[in-house]
Amino acid sequence: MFADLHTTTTKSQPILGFSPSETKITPSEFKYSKGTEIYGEAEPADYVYQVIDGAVRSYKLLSDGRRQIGAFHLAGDIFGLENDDVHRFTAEAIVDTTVRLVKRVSLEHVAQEDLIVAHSLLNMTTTNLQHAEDHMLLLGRKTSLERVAAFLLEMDRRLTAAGIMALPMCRRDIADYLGLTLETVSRVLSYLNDKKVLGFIGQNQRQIVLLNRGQLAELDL
Amino acid sequence: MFADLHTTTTKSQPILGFSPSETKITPSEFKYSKGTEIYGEAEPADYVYQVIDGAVRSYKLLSDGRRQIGAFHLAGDIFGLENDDVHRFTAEAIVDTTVRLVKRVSLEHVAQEDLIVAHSLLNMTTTNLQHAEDHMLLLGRKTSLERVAAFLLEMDRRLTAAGIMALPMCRRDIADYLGLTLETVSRVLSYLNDKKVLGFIGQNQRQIVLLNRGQLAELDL
DNA sequence: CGGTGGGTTGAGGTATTTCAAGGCTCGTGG
DNA sequence: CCACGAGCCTTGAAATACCTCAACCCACCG
Repeated sequence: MFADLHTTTTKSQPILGFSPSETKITPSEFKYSKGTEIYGEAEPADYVYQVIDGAVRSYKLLSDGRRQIGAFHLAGDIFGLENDDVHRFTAEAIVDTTVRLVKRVSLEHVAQEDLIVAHSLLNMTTTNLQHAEDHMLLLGRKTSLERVAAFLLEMDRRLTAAGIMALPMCRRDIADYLGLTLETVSRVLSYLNDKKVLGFIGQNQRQIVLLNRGQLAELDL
Repeated sequence: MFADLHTTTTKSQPILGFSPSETKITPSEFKYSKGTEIYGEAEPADYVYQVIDGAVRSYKLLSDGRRQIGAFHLAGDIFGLENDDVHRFTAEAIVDTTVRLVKRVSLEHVAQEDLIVAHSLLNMTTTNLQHAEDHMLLLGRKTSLERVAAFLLEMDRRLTAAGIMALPMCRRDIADYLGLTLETVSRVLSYLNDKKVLGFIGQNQRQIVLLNRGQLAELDL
């Protein structure tokens, strides 16, 4: 799978919030260029990943091409962690992305001996579960306006720097995350722009500044 | 919370697939009558539950009453397991239901010492996560027909006895699970009945026999 | 420069919801 | 024992939120 990739093994660095100095875990770094698949659904889950820089989308496909993005992974996020032997999503780099990765088996080895690590695996899985549970409510019961508002607040929380949110993903990605079409997402964003709830900066429409978080939050009850 | 309930403490019986004979875990049994709340969203998670007999729905509410059911818990299922201190769903008995319950702290105590138990907690959480991930795809991207088909196959797998599926939940519950209205669910079931994909038995429309699983499965790609 | 990959916007279509009526079953009380 | 109401389910007709199809614009890049 990684045969054609540069294997730039780096010095040991913390992953998962614990120092692996005395363990056998030696993370490596990889780079995936925009649009590249990191792993596919149902492929063996040999590695666990952490985003160093960039952004990743995890999604499932139906046979006719309909796509549901389950999560976006941004700088710092860990993804690809499966308790099972296979990945349940396809993961793709949204932009040029650097990841750190460790062998899953070595991680499990450590977890077998270290209760702290085992606990942190459970914690990560629970965090993922919690996100999925909230997302079920969004997908099952919220309007397009509420979905986009929730998305903006989530991204605001996760990647806003200096008041500006620079979205790495395109409208189609947002739509497939929210269970909408890209046109609907675009229309809602235009609507929120008209209402001065947000503003676009620059020319590519991916830099957004939230002008009225409170108004968005009211849509998120 | 349980002050008004009969505390029929029973002899120790296996929960979570391990025998607690040498641990301090002593499960008790409770009965909840139809429609009763077992715990509420954001309440402290003091107990973990297992359905002995009956059925339970776990759901989230929006402020205006829209409801999303995240899961149905049937005989044998464990629910209410939170890594956090609070429940993230409200749980209600769909029909008269008997549950076994154990104190969450005692379970965590055991997990602290026993790696097998710790691992089984992770496994359960992963199972829940997997279900939620599949359900996101259903809620975000499937048609009403595909949703009902998936629901029928899930229930067929989980509770069919002697070829007959006796649904404990009403149309509204199914609708709130599938992100539809009860009318749409009813229409799709009528449609599948007309097409001889399923048949209703008896008079209350809750006993269903699947006549053509293959045709349903084709809708589930 | 021409093409490609976003993004926006309009017009029309449709799957699902909403609103409404009616039927059936079952438990309860007169 | 039967009438009655409540709960649940179905079905029809109308409304609508969102999707589909299409045109157009703009930035970027070879």
